Amino acid sequence: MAGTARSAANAAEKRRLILDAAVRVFASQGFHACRVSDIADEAGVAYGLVYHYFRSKDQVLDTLFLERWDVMLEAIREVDARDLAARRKLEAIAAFIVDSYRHDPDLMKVIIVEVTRAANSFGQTHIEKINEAYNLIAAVVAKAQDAGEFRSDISPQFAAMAFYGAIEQVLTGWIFATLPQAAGDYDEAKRLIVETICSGLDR
Amino acid sequence: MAGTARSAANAAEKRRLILDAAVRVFASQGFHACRVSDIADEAGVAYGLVYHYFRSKDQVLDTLFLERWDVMLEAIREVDARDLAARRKLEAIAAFIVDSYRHDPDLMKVIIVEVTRAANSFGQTHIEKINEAYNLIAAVVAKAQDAGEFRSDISPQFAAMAFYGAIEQVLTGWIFATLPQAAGDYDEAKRLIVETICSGLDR
Amino acid sequence: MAGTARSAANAAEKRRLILDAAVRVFASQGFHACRVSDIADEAGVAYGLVYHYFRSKDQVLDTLFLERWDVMLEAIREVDARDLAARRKLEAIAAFIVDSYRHDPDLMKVIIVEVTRAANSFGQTHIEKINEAYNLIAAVVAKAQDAGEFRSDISPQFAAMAFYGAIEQVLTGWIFATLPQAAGDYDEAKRLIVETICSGLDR
Amino acid sequence: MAGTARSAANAAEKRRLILDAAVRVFASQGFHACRVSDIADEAGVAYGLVYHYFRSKDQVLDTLFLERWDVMLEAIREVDARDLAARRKLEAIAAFIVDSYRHDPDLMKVIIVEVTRAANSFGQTHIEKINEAYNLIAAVVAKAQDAGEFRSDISPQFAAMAFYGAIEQVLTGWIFATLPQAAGDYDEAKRLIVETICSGLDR
DNA sequence: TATGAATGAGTTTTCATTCAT
DNA sequence: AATGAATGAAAACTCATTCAT
Repeated sequence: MAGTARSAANAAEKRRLILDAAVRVFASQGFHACRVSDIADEAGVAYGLVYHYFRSKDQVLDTLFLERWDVMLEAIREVDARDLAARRKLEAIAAFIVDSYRHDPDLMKVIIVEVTRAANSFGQTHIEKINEAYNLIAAVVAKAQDAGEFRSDISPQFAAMAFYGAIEQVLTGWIFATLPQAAGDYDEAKRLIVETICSGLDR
Repeated sequence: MAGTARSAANAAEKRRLILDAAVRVFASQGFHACRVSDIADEAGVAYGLVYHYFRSKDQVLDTLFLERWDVMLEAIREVDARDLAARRKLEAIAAFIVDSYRHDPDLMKVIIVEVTRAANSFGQTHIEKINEAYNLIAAVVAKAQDAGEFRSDISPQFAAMAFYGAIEQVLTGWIFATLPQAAGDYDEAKRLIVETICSGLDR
Repeated sequence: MAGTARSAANAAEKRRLILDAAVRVFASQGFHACRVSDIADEAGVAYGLVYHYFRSKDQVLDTLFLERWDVMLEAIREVDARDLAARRKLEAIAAFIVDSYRHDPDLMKVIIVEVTRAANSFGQTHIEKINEAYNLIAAVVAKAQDAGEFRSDISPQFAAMAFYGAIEQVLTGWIFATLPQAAGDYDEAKRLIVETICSGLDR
Repeated sequence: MAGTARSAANAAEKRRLILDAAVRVFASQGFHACRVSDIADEAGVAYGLVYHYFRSKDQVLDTLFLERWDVMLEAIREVDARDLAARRKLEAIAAFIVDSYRHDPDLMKVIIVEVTRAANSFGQTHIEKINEAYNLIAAVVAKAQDAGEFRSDISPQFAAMAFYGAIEQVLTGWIFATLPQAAGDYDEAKRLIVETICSGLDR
């Protein structure tokens, strides 16, 4: 039935409306500080509807994280599949993450600030998902080492942590307004992260 | 009076007892998930006593953070004051932070997971304090650039973020058991962090 | 129209489907503990449909109770109208109630546990209906006393309560698995209830 | 310390205050219909205090039931230990239960009306406790059968159910005002219950 | 008839904090 | 200094019920 199809469309839209509202609310108030009714108010729906679509407030955060994280994992896999120099791959990954932030800073803020903490409280559910990303990056490094592109005396796991840590810290700097965010700063950041990690600070 | 002195000593000990218990409880349950009475139970005192020594639950966390962070700031300042090559300074800073973790992993976990990454939830309370550390590191880099030790096309602020981000990510890896923590891994990490950031991954 | 007749038949069937599902759900979860959607799920319909046939969750229970209780009242009246010795009448009444349980234990469980014993929670809604049964039984006793079949120093009201109480307690014993429910136990129970109440335990 | 002893006394008193208030509230509104705040209001305390002394609303009901039921079990055991004819024992048991009702009708109402239903919802916790009572009564009957006081063709378990069912139904009659409750009615009831169950209705 | 999205009143429960002792 | 009884604000969550389709 058309009616049913239309309803299903509306239902999906409402769910999305709630998720998008949650991003804004989590970003501005923090996950713990906000109430479910704040999300509902922001979305313009009754708060009961949040529970119609999600089992709990936690699950709203989970959903946001998993949605975005899966997109990122896919992007990293896609980059790794391309026939590129390792350095170009790292550039593409850094670019993807920086662009994700540029495109939706609130969402990235929520994922970085709230999910790490939640990972601690809610058990290990997300940790494995997060590790997948590190492992994918580590695989890029490992292949580069085998190919002689990267030095072999730094473990791929470790290199992945340094690379990802540098990116995340830059985003954190933007989130807390510690680093400047002018027009060219995003592209500059992409370049500098890779330059630092690959070539080092030494002269 | 001796009696008073003894009481004062006991009072300071009780306060410390509560702070140490809080570290363990915050680390295992998370700040938000735990109750004040959990801290008191862990310390073996009545929960009313927590309020004798601290204004609020927040203030317990604040105290833990500030105590430790000030020690770290002092350590960085002290390192910077020494007559060392920039690379040695960064090594000393990395060593200090890694050793802090080795000495009291719970405390570092609390500081990273509950304060550093969550700073916006607490308003902007600690952001300036946190920035002080970045600025001190940036100053080390800036001087190294002036002295021709480090290349000048990467801003000191940015370099500081990459450096600190790499360290924090390694600690996070240990905290969530993503990275191995065997006997030699701590010293290895100190070396590799600086090696990666200063010399880069390139061959 | 045949279509209309068919629809009406379907409607009545759906209503019955819901009532039967409600019996199972009320029996296994209890009236308060279950949700309207549990009934709908059990019936295999959308929960909105429950509200098409019934004004409220309460009314579903009311309907179940009244349906069955009216059948019982009618049965008691019919027994009383027969030309039988009082003892035979009580036997027939006990048999009817025991057979009701044997035929649909869930329904009797719901009526006893959720309505008969809980009548005050529903205001005094069903108390008069319930009393009708006691009064009909009391009338049987009163007539037997007038006819010299039963002793006259026990009030008919009181005798009715003892008789009905014994039956209900036996059902309760079955409901909570306190009394055995093997093949012959139902017929044995019918006999023993009347034997106990009419002839007593004395030797 | 005297202060501590006094506090403990007050604490126990407050707990009792809450339990007594709960009896009145459960009796007048029913367990499900009342709110925890109704109990607290009735007791004149903040509702948080209810949770200071009890884990949940359920546990308040549990406590009331177990307190009273244990007293009854003890009373039955004590009666059974006496050197009395079986009929006298049953009289003493009936008298104890009727007097319990006379002394605190609200409490007995709660136990009879709410606990049976709760036994259904909350699991089997109370059922065993309730069965203990039946078993003690059955033991009285069994011994009487062995001694030749009671006929042996009615199982003790069954006799116990009839006896207890008759008593409970009389209380239910009082609770729902189906049976008269004038001055002499309580003592009359004690006598009639035993007379009916032991000697029967037959002339 | 039938569906299930949408609503929001209502309730339990938690827990930081206060304060009398 | 130390205790823990007492408070009540606050929030998550439930679920009966309505209603557009």
